[in-house]
Amino acid sequence: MRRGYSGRVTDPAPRIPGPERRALTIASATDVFAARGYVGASTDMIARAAGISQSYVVRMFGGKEALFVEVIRRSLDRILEAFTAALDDAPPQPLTALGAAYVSLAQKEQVHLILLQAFAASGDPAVGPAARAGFEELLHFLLHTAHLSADDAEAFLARGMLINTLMAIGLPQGATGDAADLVERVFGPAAG
Amino acid sequence: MRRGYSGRVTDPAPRIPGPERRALTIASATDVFAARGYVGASTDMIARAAGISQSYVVRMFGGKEALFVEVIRRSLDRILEAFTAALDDAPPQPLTALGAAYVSLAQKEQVHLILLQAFAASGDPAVGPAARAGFEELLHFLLHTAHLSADDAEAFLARGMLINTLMAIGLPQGATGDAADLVERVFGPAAG
DNA sequence: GTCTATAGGGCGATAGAC
DNA sequence: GTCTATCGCCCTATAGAC
Repeated sequence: MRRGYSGRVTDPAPRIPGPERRALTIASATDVFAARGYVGASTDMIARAAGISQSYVVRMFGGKEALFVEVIRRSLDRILEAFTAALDDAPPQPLTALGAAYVSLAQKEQVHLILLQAFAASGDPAVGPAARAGFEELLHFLLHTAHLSADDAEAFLARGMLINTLMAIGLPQGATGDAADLVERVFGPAAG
Repeated sequence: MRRGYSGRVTDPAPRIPGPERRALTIASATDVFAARGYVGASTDMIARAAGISQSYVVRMFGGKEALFVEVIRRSLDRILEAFTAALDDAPPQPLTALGAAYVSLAQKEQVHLILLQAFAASGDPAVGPAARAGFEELLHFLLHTAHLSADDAEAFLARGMLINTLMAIGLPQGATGDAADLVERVFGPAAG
């Protein structure tokens, strides 16, 4: 008990429309999972970030596992949206346009880190299938929607995984020497 | 208590020379960390895999964090050894030789998974610096020992990160369609 | 829809014996 | 060197009130 009487003093959580609260919680979860990984993130950290109770997080999504799968799903959707928009804008050089789109996602989203954490947590019985399906969905898009050659698709994915890694180890912040050169090559002169 | 008297029945752990036991424990830890990740692996799982007690694992290395850093170090050494050998064998096409060496490491070692797990756990104050230093050491080797161009080094690292990812999601086992084609392109016709 | 309380289990690390 | 025992913490999920 926190108070001497039973009256309501603070709002128990501002009444936010259901779907919006859900989206907000997924966004908070994305930040926490990106920073701490699937196992390292706790439902309590996510709850605090979202301003709700730990048990409510579990109730709303059915468990931590299901929540992470939703986070993966949303990150993948963000990527595919950005890719689709990039293809619409610059049809002649799809490879360049997609690469630029993936890099610029890093400025506002945590999608790279979520992908890496999903791959790292593939040993989990629910995360593994989601991670694998996500990867295959991306591959399918590159081959059959962006119409990349097998060569280009492979090189694009490889470069994407390098970007994920560089983001994870924080190389874009404070690298010097050879590492700084690599960061500039991958992220462009604006990075750092 | 497991027995009615205090006599010794089973060896409490076969007397193995110190350094050898240490190496054996690092090998067991490598398997467990590769499969479960840094946070997901417990010192007790590692202890069981090594046939010793949980507390002894902690004592021997000073803690789970220090043990993982040693595992990362050993994996990196394995990679650099393999790369050095590959360069000695085939000086004319270093890029091809190094690529083949990295792929064939997958048959006996867990180095790819350990690298990925180290990158994923970079938020940890001891793991992060080790992961970053390992990556930079690899980059330095490619540029200044293998004498790759900046372009080649970037493409090689990117391909390496793709290999790590494919291993993590288990794509080489049981892929079909586009995914199987990608696996064959990356790992060669012998994979699956 | 949302909370508090708590059950129930696992974890890393330490103490201390041999 | 190596073990057993155990402490204190944190974690997910559930129960139950409002």
